[in-house]
Amino acid sequence: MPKKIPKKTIQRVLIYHRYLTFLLQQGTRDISSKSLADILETTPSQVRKDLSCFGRFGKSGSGYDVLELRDLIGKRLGFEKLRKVCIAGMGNLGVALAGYRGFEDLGLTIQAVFDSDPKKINRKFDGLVCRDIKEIAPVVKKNQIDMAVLTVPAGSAQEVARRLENAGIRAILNFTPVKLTLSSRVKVSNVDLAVELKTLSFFIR
Amino acid sequence: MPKKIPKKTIQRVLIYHRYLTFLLQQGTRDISSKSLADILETTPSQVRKDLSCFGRFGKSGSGYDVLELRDLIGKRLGFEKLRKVCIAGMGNLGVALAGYRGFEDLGLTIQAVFDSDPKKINRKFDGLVCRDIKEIAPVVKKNQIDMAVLTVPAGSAQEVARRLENAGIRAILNFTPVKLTLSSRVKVSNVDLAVELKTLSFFIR
DNA sequence: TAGATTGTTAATCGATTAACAATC
DNA sequence: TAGATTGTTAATCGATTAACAATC
Repeated sequence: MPKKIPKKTIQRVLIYHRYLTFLLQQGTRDISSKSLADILETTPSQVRKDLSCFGRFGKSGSGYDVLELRDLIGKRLGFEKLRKVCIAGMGNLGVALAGYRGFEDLGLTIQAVFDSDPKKINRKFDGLVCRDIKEIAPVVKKNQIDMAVLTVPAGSAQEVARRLENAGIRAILNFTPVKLTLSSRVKVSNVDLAVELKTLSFFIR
Repeated sequence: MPKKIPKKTIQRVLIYHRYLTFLLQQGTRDISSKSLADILETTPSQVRKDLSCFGRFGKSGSGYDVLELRDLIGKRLGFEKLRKVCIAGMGNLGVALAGYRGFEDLGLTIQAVFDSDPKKINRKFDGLVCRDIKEIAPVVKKNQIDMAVLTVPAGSAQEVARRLENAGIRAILNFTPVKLTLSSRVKVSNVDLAVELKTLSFFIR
């Protein structure tokens, strides 16, 4: 029974992983929780606690082997199993995400993009032919896509989300300001850019 | 001495504000913490606790006046004072954010955009002439811009952030995967899209 | 051995939820 | 008055930090 790992831990560990990759390129072989914490502005306790969720791979007195730690995190976080993702809504944000380098390193690959605008359908975006939103179900099934990024206009968010659900999508990263109503089998994570920026502004008033 | 308000509270209250605006358009006059909680998938206790940070404006027995509550939140969260924002880095993501409708409602306005690519400098993006990153200091000062969105490539993130700091920017919304090193006077908030997507994937493994 | 650093348990801190007297 | 709902205090839950025995 693997104990439940908090979302915040996952996020931090992904950052550790990224930094370990950098250290590796630099040729650094070993690192302590203290050094890692200093660089990433957290505490050694936090680092050790986070890592302890995934096993014990440190050496008392000398810290962690960079390569070993990085690979083990990768394994635990499922970097080896490639996740196929689609993007629904090829407006500015959809296009930006389709062209975003930085997903591959994490074992994520954009496999299909959708829009409802005839001017966009059949056009190529970063090597991917844009398909009609109406074709979500067959395309998702055929390509075994299991995640989606939702970047359609607010007005069609709920409807498109439902299509994604019906197509068998298991997780949606929702960039619309709409509270999606879906079966609990679909995991939804909201990214609200306007709220992020406004929240930041509050703290400098 | 106004007690410190948690970031999470601010974020939720911004969502309440957005929903109250919607209710207002619908013609709904009153709402209880219970109804608000049901719609936004939280608890009445959470709603009341959050609102209590900003004052007491509910009526026992009948709930809140939608218009009054919305306006008071707006006032407390500083919607009336327009915040000027600039975007550094007009790649896909910068362009997407420059064209993003949804900031204005929150009292945020994109006032300038910057890039270092001669092909982009002097080009217009959503009505704004792109300026050279080297001109950040004068442009920011002249326009009294106090926040920035950082969407440059990782390699120049730290350098551009330092320019923003020197120009007097007080807050940066950082979309790069770089841990910025700046004076503590600059408030930095990180949005890591790759980490968001990967974290989501972890929970459907 | 002495020094450093781990993994884990206990203590602390903060955020969410429940409970309830006050009140419209 | 009876019913509903507030604002706030107390209880609970979860996450972070500190402490330390174990160990390389």
